[in-house]
Amino acid sequence: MFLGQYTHSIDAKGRLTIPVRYRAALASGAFVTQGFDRNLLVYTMERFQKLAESTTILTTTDPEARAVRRLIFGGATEVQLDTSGRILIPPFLREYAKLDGETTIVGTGEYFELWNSGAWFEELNDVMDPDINARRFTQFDLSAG
Amino acid sequence: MFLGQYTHSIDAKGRLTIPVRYRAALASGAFVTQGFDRNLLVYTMERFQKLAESTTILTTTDPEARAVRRLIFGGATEVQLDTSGRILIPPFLREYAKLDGETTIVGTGEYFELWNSGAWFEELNDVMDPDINARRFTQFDLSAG
DNA sequence: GGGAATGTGGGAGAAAGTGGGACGCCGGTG
DNA sequence: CACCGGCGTCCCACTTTCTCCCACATTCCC
Repeated sequence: MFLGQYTHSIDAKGRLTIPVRYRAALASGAFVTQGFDRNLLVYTMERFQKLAESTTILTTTDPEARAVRRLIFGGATEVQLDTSGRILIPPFLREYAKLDGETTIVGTGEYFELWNSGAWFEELNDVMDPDINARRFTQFDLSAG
Repeated sequence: MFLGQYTHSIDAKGRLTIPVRYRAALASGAFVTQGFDRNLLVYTMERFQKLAESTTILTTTDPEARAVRRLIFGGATEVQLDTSGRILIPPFLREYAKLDGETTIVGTGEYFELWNSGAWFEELNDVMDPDINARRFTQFDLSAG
């Protein structure tokens, strides 16, 4: 399970060091996809395959379904850890999430997110607001968890 | 599985370099057909045969079904990788998708799409809209992954 | 404080992508 | 029937990018 936050830098070649605690889970391969919030999501091989299988219901004659395919598959890439525990993020994904230099890695359970550190700081103000969080917990009935 | 996005150029002879990650899947032959969005679709041999079989359910009395047949089969061409990993795209397909110079290759799982790069940029605005996508994921019940 | 582990940067060689010349096939034409 | 032009294929060469490898700085832990 992916937990915690880390700030690592992306170098000039587009490489990002993965925190040691995450590496074992990605040893057999990982997938990077576009998130909804101008961030990137990193899935394990197993987790991404589940997502891919669920798209078999999508017909190619529905324009909306084609858009979903483009998002899921066109926005995804398989990556491998190099000998230093880094992954290489392709240019189009770096641009989408504006990753250059400081990058924040946020564990969210089954996957983890990559944020431009500045953008993550903005998001934090929202994530950490006690009032908003109280409402969220109520909404999703997590209070007992 | 075809993933990611690439921008390659079509040369004066109408040749397009296929990304290395895609080549193995096309080694035994590939089919190029017209897509629904002024783009081209590239299928593996196996995948195209499945597609061909699935069209047998299409009745010949329905004008719409006949139009779909024409699109799929009338525009279909078998292509081969040359020694540099390129395919030669026939002139009428190049014209249909307005492929000249910059071409964007978009992986969509079982097949991939070829777009005029300018046209793809337009499409991106739609594909990447976070609000619209949230609705799409809900619509197709993909949120659970 | 010493040593190992972690994160960062860069260089050399290999591979990918691009462009163009040369040849042969196949059509039309005189 | 010979010639010619268009087109596709093969081959080679060049440039750019990627990948692998190594070295170093910093942090963590004993």
